[in-house]
Amino acid sequence: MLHTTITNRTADLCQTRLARRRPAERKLYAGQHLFHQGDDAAFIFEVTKGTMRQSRICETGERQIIGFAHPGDMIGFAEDGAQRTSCEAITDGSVIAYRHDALGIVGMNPELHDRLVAAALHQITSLQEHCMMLGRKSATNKVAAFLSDLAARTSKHLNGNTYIHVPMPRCDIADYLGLTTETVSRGFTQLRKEGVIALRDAHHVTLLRPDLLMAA
Amino acid sequence: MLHTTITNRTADLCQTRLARRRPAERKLYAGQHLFHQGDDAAFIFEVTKGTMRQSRICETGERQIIGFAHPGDMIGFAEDGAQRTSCEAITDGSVIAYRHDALGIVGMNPELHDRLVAAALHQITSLQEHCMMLGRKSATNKVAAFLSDLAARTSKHLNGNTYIHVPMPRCDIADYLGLTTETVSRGFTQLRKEGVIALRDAHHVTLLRPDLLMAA
DNA sequence: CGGGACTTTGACACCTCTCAACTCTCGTGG
DNA sequence: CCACGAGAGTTGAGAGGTGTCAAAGTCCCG
Repeated sequence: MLHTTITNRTADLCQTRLARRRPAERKLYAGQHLFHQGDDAAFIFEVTKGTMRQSRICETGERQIIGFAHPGDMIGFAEDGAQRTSCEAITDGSVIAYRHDALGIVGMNPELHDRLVAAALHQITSLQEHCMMLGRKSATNKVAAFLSDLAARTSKHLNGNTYIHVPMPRCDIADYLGLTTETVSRGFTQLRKEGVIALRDAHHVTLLRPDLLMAA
Repeated sequence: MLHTTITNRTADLCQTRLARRRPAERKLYAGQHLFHQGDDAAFIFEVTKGTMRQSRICETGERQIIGFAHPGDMIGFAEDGAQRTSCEAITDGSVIAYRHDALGIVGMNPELHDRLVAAALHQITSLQEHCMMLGRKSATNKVAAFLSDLAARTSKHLNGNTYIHVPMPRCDIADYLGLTTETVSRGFTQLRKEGVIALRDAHHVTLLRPDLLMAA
């Protein structure tokens, strides 16, 4: 199994960190797993580069993407020491591993403890917002909300225009929004026809009317 | 505004608690608010009796119920000291208030700190499961999953049968599952016609085929 | 240049929402 | 004691949105 390989590798890195007294970065290549559903949850990871996807597979085989993680985000909060989700790199990237039990111990590193607690609370808030979106929005509005979030996190501004890089494939967006690939694609097309966005290709969006995007 | 009234009342109770060195219970009547979206988040509440609903209203007025809280559950985890959800009692009940900042301080009460951290992690897990359900299940399966969860939390067993009390109205279930009242009602009806459940009235369900309920 | 994965588009079916009518329960007042 | 109205729940008919299936188009990489 890949599980042990990964867990051991992160464990090694973390020991290095403790020895050096500074956090060690671990590099991830696109498509590589950070952890799997069911793994021991020894670490919480801070994303420093790239985009990760956190997903759950249910008994019937359906996948739901719980969230995308960008630089600055923390992933891997787990109950009872077992990961309930899988996490993979969408693009090349890197993470820093922190011991999961730092959540329970303030003494060693109070600043880290505070950051982890704040990140856990933030995760609760964003999951609540995700629930709101899954339950109460139309397909096009979901796509708009997704782009809006992405723009807030990772957009680039160039002579008045906002450019969004969409690193994940349509099927990931679909599993994130509770839709099908086709419906996501139709959502992009509709936003384009309405003049809200322009598409250079499937992964490069120009935001023409941010106001209309937010309104949806 | 009702906000200040409530916040002050819980604050009073909490001071009492600190004075006495034991947690004070606060009683809530059906329909009463525990906190509102936007309130200062000074406390985390442990439900000791009754059922609470935690909900969010978005700009367009739609309501999404984030979760129902039963005795033993903790509610009120908030980022940046502001509640992002409202919480109301569905039935008469009671709660214990803990200072929200106990999450950041181990020294005072390590056992409480551990319980709050564990509850926050548990909330993350259940929100993830909620997302999974909202995004990837049919209407009838959502109703079945809802009843299954409720049975696991609050069912009573009597001479071989499982009885579920459903305290909340259909519209609450609808806003929890991302459906309409009518569709929830049709879900109950279908489960009844399939012989999975029997309905004494809208709020009292007998579980005839737990196996079929889990399968959905 | 060619193959494969990903994306888009179209046609159609089906599920859920919307709107409406009806039932049931419960509390109120004549 | 019964009539009445309000609120919640159920049921039905029809419309609309999203999923399914199929095919064509696009991009990437060997």
